[in-house]
Amino acid sequence: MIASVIVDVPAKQIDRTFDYKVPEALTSVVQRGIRVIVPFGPRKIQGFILSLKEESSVKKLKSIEEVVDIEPVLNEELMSLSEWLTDQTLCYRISALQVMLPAAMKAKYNKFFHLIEEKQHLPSHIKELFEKESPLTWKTADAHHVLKDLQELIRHRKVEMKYVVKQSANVKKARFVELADEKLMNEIPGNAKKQQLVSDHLLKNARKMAVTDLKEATGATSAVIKTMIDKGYLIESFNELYRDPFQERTFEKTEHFKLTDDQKTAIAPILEKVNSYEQQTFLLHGVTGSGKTEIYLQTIDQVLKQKRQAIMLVPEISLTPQMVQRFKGRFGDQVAVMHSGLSVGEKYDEWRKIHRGEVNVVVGARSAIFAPFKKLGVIIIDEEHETSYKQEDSPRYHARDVAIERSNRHGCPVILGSATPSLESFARAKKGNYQLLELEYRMNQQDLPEVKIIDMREELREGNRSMFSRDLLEEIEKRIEKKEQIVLFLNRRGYSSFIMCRDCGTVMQCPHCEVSLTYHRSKESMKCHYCGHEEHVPEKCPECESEHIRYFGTGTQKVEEELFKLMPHVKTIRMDVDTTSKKGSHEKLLSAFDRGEADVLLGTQMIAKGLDFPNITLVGVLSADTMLHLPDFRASEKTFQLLTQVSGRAGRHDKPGEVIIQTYTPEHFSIELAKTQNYEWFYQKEMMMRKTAQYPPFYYISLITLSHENVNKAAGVCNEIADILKSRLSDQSIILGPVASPIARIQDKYRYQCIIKYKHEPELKTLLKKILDQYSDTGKDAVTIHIDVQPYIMM
DNA sequence: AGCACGCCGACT
DNA sequence: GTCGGCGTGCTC
Repeated sequence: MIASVIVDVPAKQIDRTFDYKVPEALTSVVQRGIRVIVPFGPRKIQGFILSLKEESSVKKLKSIEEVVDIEPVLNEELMSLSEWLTDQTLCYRISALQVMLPAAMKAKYNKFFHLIEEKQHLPSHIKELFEKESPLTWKTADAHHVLKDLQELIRHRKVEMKYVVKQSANVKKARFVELADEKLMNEIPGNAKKQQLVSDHLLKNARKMAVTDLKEATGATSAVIKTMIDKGYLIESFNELYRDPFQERTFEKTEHFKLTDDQKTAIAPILEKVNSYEQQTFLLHGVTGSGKTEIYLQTIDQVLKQKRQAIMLVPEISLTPQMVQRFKGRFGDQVAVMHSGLSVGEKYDEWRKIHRGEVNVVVGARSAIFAPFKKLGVIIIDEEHETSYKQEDSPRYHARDVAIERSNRHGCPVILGSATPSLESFARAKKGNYQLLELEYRMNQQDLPEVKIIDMREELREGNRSMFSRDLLEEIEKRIEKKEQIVLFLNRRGYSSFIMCRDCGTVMQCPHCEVSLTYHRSKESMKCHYCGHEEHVPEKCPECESEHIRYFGTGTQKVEEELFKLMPHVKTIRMDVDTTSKKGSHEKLLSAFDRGEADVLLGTQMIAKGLDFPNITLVGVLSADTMLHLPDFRASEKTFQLLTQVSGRAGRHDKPGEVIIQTYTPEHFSIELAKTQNYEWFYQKEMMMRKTAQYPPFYYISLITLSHENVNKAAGVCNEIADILKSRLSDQSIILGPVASPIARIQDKYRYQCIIKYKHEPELKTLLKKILDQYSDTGKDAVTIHIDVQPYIMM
């Protein structure tokens, strides 16, 4: 028997199957979708079996070393989905397979040095190392700078190097005890108080318990438990333990809400498709507070009744405890949660629950779209316009596309939900590709908050140079008096704090990238967000040696400071990357705010969604237009979405809410229309702009990026590619470039790009594949090429 | 991606 | 005459 294997090497020349003999002993275990360890050149690496056959055209075959799995980690559907993904995103097959598994399952490779003969003459320093550690790890050898010497010894056959594939995923095990027999309990001596206690506890609660929990509950020591095991009262066992990230919390069981007429009308066609096992993509358009979540929950409920499963995607940042609470509350332990806040091990555990069929619902961020369910009944993507659904590195997939592809395979509906749908989706819904479902009313009949737009230029003219308008300050003061709460939103992206010299105008730049360095208060350092370069804050301008250097930009820290200066009595909680990097701190800050420990919640993107506190009656957006000027054709769309989203935070309950938006361009339509939250108008207007500018949804876009240390080389190759494209594509397609990338240099590599805009180009994918093939050399002086079919970020 | 093989300049 | 630089090509 011969197995065709895709090995764990993401490189152009390796992106195909390699054949291996299957040893007799493994013939009954091997099958498509299991992972194996195979010899590859001088080393051993992991691979996926793609198919089995009897013959191979290759003469000298090596044998599979061992199997990693007993059962396929990827089922048939996911195996074939990986093929589709490879094809769609032009990635390596191994990357497509790998992305479907939790990070913990990715193989790690270790190198070890072994002594060939124990007693032999070795240089004394090497001998010492081997005496301490044998086999010697690569890491230790490297740390002691003896790799060179070892290389020499390998040549003389005194030492050999072995490769070991390490599976990082480890199952957490724990010691459990179980009551042997109830009758035996009477034999426990009357003076053995602790033993009595233990047996009582087990009888009353679960008969089987983890020893650690049991000890804590009863106060028994290990000695007590050991005696009981020895006497046969208890049976000891070692069981797998799931790391449950939510075990500390209890979830109150919640029931269905009664749907409003509006919701009933919307859910009916969805349930119809669920019941008939048919694919259909729905776009559920409803303003914040219109009750989309309840529709999701009731659809999932229906799916569960049919013994099928559901995937619910939410953007990373809105995967808040509140969100999880709603799902766990309704569906209890049938829910697995997958998001980046979990440790690698926790994610692995959640994945295994899905793989084993122990749960039927997964709530998670982008990658949860690959949850290994066997019978999907619905896929839901909440906040479908969110850009985080697009993965920015290979495989560059969009979760929405994967969702639709999977739903076709399973025969189930997809629900895309949003208050501000992406233009692409809304256009498709208008065309009838998706079915549009509208929720027009807020559930509690609450009016949308009143939105006031403040022209900051006017403030400046009136002599107010601070970042707070007089109106905003006044309103803040009012809320404080009424003991109500305030959210201040700062859009930091593209407007981060940088340092500029007031004398010569020099801005601190990253020495390796064409971006300015960001000032980090907490470490008093300057950091590059692209390559991680970090340096101390200079005391003098590096150019003119002037001491008049100044911090520019409006970081959250700076806002906090200024607010404190203006209103020292206001208590503020700041949420940004600095304050929420520790696990669980996000949650802590939010609950502190909920308890009323602060008046103002100040933050970036991450506070824009999902938080739902009854006492918030004022939302302030400090600078609405910071993202409007980014080199991105979606800038207006993103601004409108963000403002609408943020405004939705105010007055969700019985108290009326107010929103203040500060801007330097109040006349811009995406800011004007955010005032009335009129999506339809915004859509019309923006569609006109897109049509004139020839952007999606009127045109598709593909982006090719070339990078190289030498500017001319990068530009030259980009030019060559542009020429190929121009000669091979139809006249209706537009090729922009080559032009320098918006970020012209990253990690000392110059970047050039070429944008293809097209409406219908059936051969494009084949052509791009060819270009990728032709230009993805790995040689020393080779350019690096990236192709993103349907990019979200054009940089 | 690794890694071995293999062909030309500065050393014993 | 050898050691070692890193260009080239292979991995079932």
